[in-house]
Amino acid sequence: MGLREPVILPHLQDCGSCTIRHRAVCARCDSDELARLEQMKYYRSFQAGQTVIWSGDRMDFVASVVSGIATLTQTMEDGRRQMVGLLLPSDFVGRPGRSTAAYDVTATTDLLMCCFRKKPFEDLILSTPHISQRLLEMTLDELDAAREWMLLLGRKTAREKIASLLAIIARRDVSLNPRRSGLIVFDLPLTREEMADYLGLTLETVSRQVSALRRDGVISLEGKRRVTVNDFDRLLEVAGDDSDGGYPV
Amino acid sequence: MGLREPVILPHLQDCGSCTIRHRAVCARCDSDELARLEQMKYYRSFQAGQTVIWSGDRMDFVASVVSGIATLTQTMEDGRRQMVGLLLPSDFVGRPGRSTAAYDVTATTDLLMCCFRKKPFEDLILSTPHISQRLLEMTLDELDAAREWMLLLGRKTAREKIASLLAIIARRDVSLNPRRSGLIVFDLPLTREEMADYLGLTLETVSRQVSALRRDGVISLEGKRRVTVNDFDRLLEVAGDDSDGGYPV
DNA sequence: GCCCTGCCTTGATGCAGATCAAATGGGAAC
DNA sequence: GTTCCCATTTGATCTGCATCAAGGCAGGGC
Repeated sequence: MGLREPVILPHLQDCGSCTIRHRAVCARCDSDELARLEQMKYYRSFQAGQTVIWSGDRMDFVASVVSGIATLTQTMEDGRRQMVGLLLPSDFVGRPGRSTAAYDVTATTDLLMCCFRKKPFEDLILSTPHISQRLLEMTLDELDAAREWMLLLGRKTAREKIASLLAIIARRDVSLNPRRSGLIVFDLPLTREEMADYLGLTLETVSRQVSALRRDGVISLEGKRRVTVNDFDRLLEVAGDDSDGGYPV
Repeated sequence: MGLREPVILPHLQDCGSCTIRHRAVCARCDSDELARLEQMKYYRSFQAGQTVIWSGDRMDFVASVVSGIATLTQTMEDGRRQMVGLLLPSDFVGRPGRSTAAYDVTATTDLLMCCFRKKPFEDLILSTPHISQRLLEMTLDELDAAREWMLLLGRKTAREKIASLLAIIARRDVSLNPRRSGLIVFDLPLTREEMADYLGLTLETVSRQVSALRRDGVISLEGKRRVTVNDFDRLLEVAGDDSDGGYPV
C-alpha cells in the first residue's frame, strides 16, 4: 500500500537516540561505524506546520525522523498539490548524490529530526557498504509504496481511496501499538485537506466519503480525528485491495 | 517526469554485450567483478505481447533490458490496470532480497533481457559495494520518477497527461538520437490502451486528447503512431510542467 | 481482388467528483 | 460564560472523463 509499513526494530523503543542507526546501520552493527555516525549527528526540531525545506533549495544534509510526522509534496505553478510521501519516525529523507531538495518537506506535527551533513555522510557510505545496502533496501520499499500509490491515484474511486488510506494508517497503528481488544482505534495524523492532497481528491470529497463510511458502519468517528475501525476485513474489501491487503515482502 | 531519462553512457552503443555492466558496474569498473558478472549472465528473449513474469510468481533472477521495451503493471481483481513503470534498454528489473515478482512484467515490443540468477547476484552485491551503490542510485532515480508520476496521476488533466507523456518520450528520443533538424519526430512505443493504462485514463480519452493536440497544432500525426512535435516548449506548457520540464539531478 | 481482425476514432449520454457556497461545531483566547 | 477562528460538514450545481456504441482504416491471409 501507499504508506510503507515502518520497520520497527524490536529495540527501537529502548533507545532514546537517533533512529537512523536502527534503520540504516543497526541491522549489521559495527561499533566503529556507529561511533562515526554518532559523532556527526545533530538534531533539528520543527513545529507543526513549519516547512523543513522547499523544493529546489540547497539541501546539504540527510536526516531521519526521530518523532513526529512530515510530508513530501509537489506543487504545480497554479497551486495544485500532490503529496508524494509521508515520513514517519525512523524514515529517512535526503538523497546522497543530490544537492537540492526535490520536494517540499513539511512538518504536519511537531517534528524532531536527526541530521547528518551530507558530505561526511556520503564519505561514510563509501567506506561502509552496510549502509548503502540498508539504504537500498529502504529505497526499494519506498519505490514499492510509491507504485502501489500510483494504482490508487490512477484507478481507485474516492471511496476506495479513503478506505485504503484508513487501512494503511490502521495497520501501522496496530504494528506500533499492539492491541488488547479486537477494535482498532487511532487518531488521524492528517487534516482532511492533507488527506485530499495525498489521495488526489478535494477536501470536500474526502469529508463526504469519510462520512459515508461512517454511515455505512465501516468505521465510527469520535470527534473529527478519532477513528474506530469496526471491521477491518470490510475496510480492506471497500479499499479494493487483494485479500490480505498486505505488502509483499 | 514519470519516465526517467535513461542514463546512456557514452560507450553503450559500442558494446554489444549486456548493458547491466554499464548501468550497475561500469561506472567504477573492476575487471574481476566484470568477469564474475559476465560468467553468470544468460539471455532471455520475448516476443511482443509476451508476459515475462506475473505478479506473485516466484522470481529467481534479476535482469537488465538489452533491447526492446517492457512494462510493469498492477491489476485489481476487477481488471482495472495501472502501469507503474516502463523498462527501457539499460533498465534494471528485479529486487535483491525479494523472491516473488511484485508486478506483471510484459514485453510490449520484442525484448531481449540479460539475466542473472538471483542468489549469486546477491552474493556478488554483498562482496562488491560498487554494485549496491549503483543500484541505489538507479533506484533513487526510479523513485523520483514514480513520485513525479504520482503528481500526474493525482492532479493533471487528461490533456496535460497526454502532453506530459509525449514530452517524456520526445525527450528520451532526442537523447537517444541526437537531431539534425529542430523538429522532433518519433514513433509511439505504446498503443492507445497502454498509454491509457499508464496515464490512468481510458483509451477513448487518450484518442480524443491526442486528436485535440493535433487539431491545436501542438503535434502532427503521420499514421497512428508517428508523432511530430511542432513546438516542444508549447508541449511542455500544455503538460503543465515547470519551465524546463527537466528532471532534477 | 476479398474479407477479417485489431487498433483507432468519433459520437451520444451518464455520472463521480470538482466547484461554489453556506452552515456547523469545537477549541482557544478573553 | 462569549466571541472568534478555522476545520469540517453539507448542499447545489457543473463538468471532465467514463461508458456505451458505431464506424473507419490499414495490414495480412486467402
